[in-house]
Amino acid sequence: MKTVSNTMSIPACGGGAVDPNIPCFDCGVRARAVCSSLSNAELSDLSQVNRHRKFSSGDCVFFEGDPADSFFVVMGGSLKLYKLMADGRRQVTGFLFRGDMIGAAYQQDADVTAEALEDTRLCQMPRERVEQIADDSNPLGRRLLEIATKGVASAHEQMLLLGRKTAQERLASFLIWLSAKAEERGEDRDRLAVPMSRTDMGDYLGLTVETVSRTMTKLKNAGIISLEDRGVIHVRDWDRLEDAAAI
Amino acid sequence: MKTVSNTMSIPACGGGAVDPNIPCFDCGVRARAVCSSLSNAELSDLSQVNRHRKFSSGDCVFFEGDPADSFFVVMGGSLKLYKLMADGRRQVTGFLFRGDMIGAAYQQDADVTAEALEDTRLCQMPRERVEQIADDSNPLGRRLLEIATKGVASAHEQMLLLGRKTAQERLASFLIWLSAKAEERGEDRDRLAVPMSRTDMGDYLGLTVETVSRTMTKLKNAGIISLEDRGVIHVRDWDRLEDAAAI
DNA sequence: CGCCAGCTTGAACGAGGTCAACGGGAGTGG
DNA sequence: CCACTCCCGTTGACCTCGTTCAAGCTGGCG
Repeated sequence: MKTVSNTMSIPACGGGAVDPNIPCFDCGVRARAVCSSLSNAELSDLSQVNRHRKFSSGDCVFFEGDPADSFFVVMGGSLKLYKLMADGRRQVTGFLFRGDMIGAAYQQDADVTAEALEDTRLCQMPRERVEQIADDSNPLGRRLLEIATKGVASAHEQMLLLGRKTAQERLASFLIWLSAKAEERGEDRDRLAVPMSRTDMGDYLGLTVETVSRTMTKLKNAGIISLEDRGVIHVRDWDRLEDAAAI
Repeated sequence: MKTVSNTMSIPACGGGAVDPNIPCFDCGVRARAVCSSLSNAELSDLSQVNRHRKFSSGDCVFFEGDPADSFFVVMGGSLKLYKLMADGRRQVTGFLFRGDMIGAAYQQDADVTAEALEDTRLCQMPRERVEQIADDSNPLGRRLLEIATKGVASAHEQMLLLGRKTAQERLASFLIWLSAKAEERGEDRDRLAVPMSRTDMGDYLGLTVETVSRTMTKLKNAGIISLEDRGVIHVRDWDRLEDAAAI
């Protein structure tokens, strides 16, 4: 986990170089992101104050406890969100991909740390400005509420996984979730891009690295998945993967 | 878990007798609940369409998968929310008390089952009407977003508990959370009202009844808590309880 | 009084954790 | 170009915490 010095005016965010500002209208993730619910006027308003930033693997976008001054939209790459205990135990609370949003409305301080898993581009917006627009325009407020609602529901799903599922069920559920996210972005769900390490998976699934590795091997030996290139998991038998997840 | 027949016009909710409608202005939980962010006009508007309903221990307010047509505010009593797996494994995702809200905006179907832990009074509002008011009035929309945001953050906290904490840390964290909730409602935090069973606690904490019981006994033998009346836990040593929670 | 549900306690077991070793690929420096 | 290191993933052996199975205990209720 590298920390990078702050080079720009938007406060409380480590690292990330500032790119020349690109108007939002051309934005590749606009259709998938929160921004889809903004009018052209609001969009051009926001494009006056947003910033594009780049992060490398291991860079932290912000830390748990930092003042939550910004919203971010992932334009490319991926992030993990996590909480740490005093003795170093870690819980990854989520992974984010292209089109996903980070940052919660009306939250004083960040409740998690956000760290890049690979080269990642983010679109940063001042929280205050976004909230102003949400106040003035129903669609954005609705959209934020919708996203938060989905966040709660998927957190409940994750609680079920952490509280009641076996190691194999956890890993299988995770792979299914990952593939659904990939499909959302229009990517291949069979040859699954896996930007996170085994340790990250373990910290997400409430397991150790060793257990993740062993369980992965079991799924591989059962012919359900195969591990070819590094960072890619090939799903070979969806039916049995779903059985293994105990859906 | 008893199911009760539907006796009223608001659809998709089992059980609960309808009380004569009481105007919201006199409502005892108004100040603590979402409704605090409503103008008088909106409040009187809402009081035309809301319903007060009573549930007994074990009654289900709604089931996972039911269409989510209503918001509820807890006027008295308490509820548990949970998800079930096909084979009966259960994960309790939350407990709700006086002043708390159930029901998410812009959610098609309920993602959890809600069941009363004791005699419980709820104020039921049509989701559509609440969303209309939220669209027209910033304060309510903001408030809903704020509540959803808090829900996400506390879900993250619970993920850390489920994924990384020991049995003792889980139970101690739970008691501290429970006491904070009691304090919020102006109740005694030392003599803690505990309306849920050991099984419910286990299903919330990702443990079995037996482990909850054993861990409770350990805390008791250590002099950190004492168990007097049924349904009441007396916290005797806050410092050591916090140590046990590994905050 | 007897029944039943919820709580506790004991004993044995096992899923996953811990500790340790090893292998391979990427990056680095000579 | 090779040697070296470091990190990541894998595998094995052992152990532990919490589960499972089983038995009693208690209090509320018909």
